[in-house]
Amino acid sequence: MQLYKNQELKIYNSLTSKKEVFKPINEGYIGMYVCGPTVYSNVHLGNVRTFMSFDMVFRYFKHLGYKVRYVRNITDAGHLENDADEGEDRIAKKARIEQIEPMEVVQMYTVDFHNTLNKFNFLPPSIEPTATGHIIEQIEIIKEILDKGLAYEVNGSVYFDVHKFNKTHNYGKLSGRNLEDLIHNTRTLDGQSDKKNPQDFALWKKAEPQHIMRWPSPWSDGFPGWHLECTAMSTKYLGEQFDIHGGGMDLKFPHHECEIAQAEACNNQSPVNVWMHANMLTLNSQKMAKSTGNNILPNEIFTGKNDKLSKPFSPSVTRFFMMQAHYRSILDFSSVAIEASERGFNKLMDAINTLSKLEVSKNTTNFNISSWKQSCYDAMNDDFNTPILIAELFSAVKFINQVKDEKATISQEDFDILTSTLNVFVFDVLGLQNVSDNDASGSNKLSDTVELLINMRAEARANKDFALSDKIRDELADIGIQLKDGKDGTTFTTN
RNA sequence: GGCGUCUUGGCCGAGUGGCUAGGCAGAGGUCUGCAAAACCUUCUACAGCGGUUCGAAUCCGCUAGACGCCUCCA
Repeated sequence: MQLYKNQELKIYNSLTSKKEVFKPINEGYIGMYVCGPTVYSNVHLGNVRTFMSFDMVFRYFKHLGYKVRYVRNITDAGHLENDADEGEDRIAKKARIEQIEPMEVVQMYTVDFHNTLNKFNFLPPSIEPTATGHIIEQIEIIKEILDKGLAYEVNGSVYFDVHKFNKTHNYGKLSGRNLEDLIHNTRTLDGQSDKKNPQDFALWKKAEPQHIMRWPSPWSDGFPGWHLECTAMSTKYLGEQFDIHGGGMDLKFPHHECEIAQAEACNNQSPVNVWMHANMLTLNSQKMAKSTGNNILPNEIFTGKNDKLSKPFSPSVTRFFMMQAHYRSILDFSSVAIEASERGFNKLMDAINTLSKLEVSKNTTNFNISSWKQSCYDAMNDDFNTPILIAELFSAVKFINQVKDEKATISQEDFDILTSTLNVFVFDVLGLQNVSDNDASGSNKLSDTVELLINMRAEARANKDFALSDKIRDELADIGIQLKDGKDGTTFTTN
């Protein structure tokens, strides 16, 4: 189904600071590159938010019927701690500290990254290339840039000549900076003696003797500069020009700016049509960061083991919490905020579970299904506005409850549209998971047992033996099983 | 210091030059043996000051505050 032919999608382009109607280079196909994690520690919830934003984007593209090649890299080398001469590879540093092999660090945190994203129900990208797997490609790009005269070699290291590049190109067009300002305002850092100018950045760094991650190159045994890997891998898998490049807001400058410079230096054309930047997740209204310790780990969310949390929260609740904010807005994490989301999430899931049990009528009252459906698309078409989409979903929730209470009716045709549309947006696009599905699949013995107790309690209530019925109810509650008395009998939830 | 973003009701969080965001909480109600849950209804708003306009929370300017980037960062 090529839904994209009927839906006009607008995306905010960081390059132009405007929402633009999205037109892929090749109709029906999308090339999308997203900067992945540096695998030197566990991903925190802030990292997860960025990747989740693009997971949602990927999901919506797929739903619209596009064939998407989604490339998300793993940075497993070449990521300088700083740009100074004694710059050290982050992975290598961690390996030395823990006395293990660099690849061991990479393996450990790559596995953790995948496990974490799986828990959050991420779709895997089409290609997940690693920096160390593309050293040759990176060396080739450096050669190309040297040939063009836009880089220079000093003591076995190669630097990009930003000043020279800027004479024929526009360095700073993505982040709205100009070179003059940068020259006057760059903070002074130690040990930049090799560079002609502080704005220059490393393409290749010569490895010091103690440096354990190194590769041979025409210039030295060393390692590639951080910005280079993304240029190498995006070019290799998506071409010299592709549709979408995404990443966290904090990568806009200098990382993405440098990517543009490298690609333009090589190919003389702007590599990316639409730049998308996902905003930060904050904690205590400050950016989550590995370095400062101001962060929270996914596992701490799932277990509740963090003094900032009042209780555990499921991956889907966390996902719902994030989807309630627009991807370009800063979102502040707090226990109170996610608790509120959890209640809303449960309400949504309850309604979806109710839906399948509704009785259909001859016609539909109180609700215009087809215009509601288009409203859902309109929300997503407006730069992936998931908060608006969720608001639309809740108007369907309200309607479902009205039908349940026999205050409205729904026709078979509308019932089918409502069901399929809800499934599309809740599960396919937002990527949420229905908790009751898990219960049903895994714990039949539990539910049979509780059913037994529910029946016993019903008998006791019928006999007006309220002491016994309340005992059953309260003691189940102590175990964490809550009984819910409804019109059509008693159901239960676990927590 | 430079560049940029943001400031919405008790909380979270959308959006728009005139028309209901939504969720949570609060209040009232329905249901119930009682409760819980669920559902229904409902109140509180656009940082401050000026300007543009028939009309601005929405556009412009100033002020205050917060945050991000400028160094590794999702």
